[in-house]
Amino acid sequence: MPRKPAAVPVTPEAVAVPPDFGMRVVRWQRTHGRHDLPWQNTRDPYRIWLSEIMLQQTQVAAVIEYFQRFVAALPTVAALAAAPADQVMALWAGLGYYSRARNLHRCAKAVMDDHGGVFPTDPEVLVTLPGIGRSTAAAIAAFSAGVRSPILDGNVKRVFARVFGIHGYPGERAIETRMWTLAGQALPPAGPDQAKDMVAYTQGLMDLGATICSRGKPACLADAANCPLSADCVARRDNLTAVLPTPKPRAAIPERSTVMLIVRHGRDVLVRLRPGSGIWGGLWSLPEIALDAVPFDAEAAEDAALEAVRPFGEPARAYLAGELTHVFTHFRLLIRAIRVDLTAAAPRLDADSRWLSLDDLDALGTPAPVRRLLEDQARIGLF
DNA sequence: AAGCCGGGGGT
DNA sequence: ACCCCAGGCTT
Repeated sequence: MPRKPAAVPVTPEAVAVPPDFGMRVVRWQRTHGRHDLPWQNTRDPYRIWLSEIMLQQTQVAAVIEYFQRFVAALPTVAALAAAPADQVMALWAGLGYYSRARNLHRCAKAVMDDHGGVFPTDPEVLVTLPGIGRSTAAAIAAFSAGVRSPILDGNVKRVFARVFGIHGYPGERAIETRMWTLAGQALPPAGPDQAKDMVAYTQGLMDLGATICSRGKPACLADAANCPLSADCVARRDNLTAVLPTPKPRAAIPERSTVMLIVRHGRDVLVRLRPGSGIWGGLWSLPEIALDAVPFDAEAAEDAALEAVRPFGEPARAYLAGELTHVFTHFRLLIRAIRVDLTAAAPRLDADSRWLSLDDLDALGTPAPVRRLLEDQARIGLF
C-alpha cells in the first residue's frame, strides 16, 4: 500500500498537558514575572476589573497612565456608577474601543443595582455583566478571589499554540475550543494553596506571553532557560516559533492585470528599467501596455502591441504567448504576455531600454514572474 | 462565522 | 506597511 504523504503539519487530536505545567508557570511568575504593575498587589475587584477592561486589545504600556488617572478621579465602583457619562468617556478618550467605556459605566451601575455594590467573584456571574466575556471573567475571579478558572487571551493563545504545537488560526472556532480545553487542563492543582497559585498562574501566563514567548523573537531562542516550558515546547523543538501561532488569514486581495510584451530579435528580448519606487522598483522588466478594453480582447492587445513596438524595430507578427498570475502581499497580478517577433531592430534605444540576451538573464535584476515567462518561452524553443 | 471597534507599539 | 495587542458584542 502506498502511504499518503503528510505534506501539511498536522496537530494531533489529543495533546498531553504535562502534569506540573501549572506549577511551573506559578514558580516562574514568582521569581521572574511582573510584580509592580499598578493593578497588581491588590484584591480590590474594582481596580482589577477596570484594568482588565482597559487591557482588552490594548498593551500594558498604553494602559498604565489611563489607569492611574481613572482611579484617581473615580476610586470606587460606586463613584463610577454615579459619575456622568461625559466624565467616563473623557477619562477613556484616547484609549480606543469606546464601547468598553460605555459598558464599563453600565457594568458599574449593574454592580450597584443588582449586586449590592459588591463585585461578584463567580466567573459565571461575572460573565453576565456588560463588557465581561469568558476570559475577562476568569481573570477578575482569579486575581480578586483566587478562583480556579482559566483565561484564554492573546498571550495564552500564543503560548499554547507554541508549547502544544497547535496549527491553525486561534481565532477559528475549532482551534479556540481546543485551547479552552487545554486551558482547563493546564491549571495548577486545586488545594489549600489554590487561591495564591491561581493569582500567580494567571499573571504568569500573561507575563510569559508578553515578556518571553513574544511574537517576534521569543527569549527561548537565546536561552532555553528563559522559559519554564521550553523543555516541553513543540515549537522550540521543531523550530516553529516563527510559524506558530498561525496568523490570521488575510482578507481576499484584489486582482489586477497587465499586458507585457515579449519583443524578440534573435536571442535578444527588449527590457525596460522600472522606476525606483513602486512594484519591482529598479528592476529590469518587460515593457507593458495599457489596455482600456474590459474584458480582455486578444486581437486588440495584439494590435496595440504592434503599434507600441514601432520605435524598436520592424515587427513580423504579434500573438498572445502566455498568461500567469503573480501574488503580492496586497494584490494578485494577472500577467498576459504578447509576443512580438522583429525582423529588424532599431539601432538606438533610450537609456531605460535595452536588449537582453536570454543567455544574460542572470546578469540583470528581473522580476520573478518575468523571468519565469522568458524561461518558459525558451523552454518551448521560441528563442 | 464574520464584521466591527481604534490607538499605539514592534518589526 | 503590516501585524498584533490582558476581547467582546452584534449581525
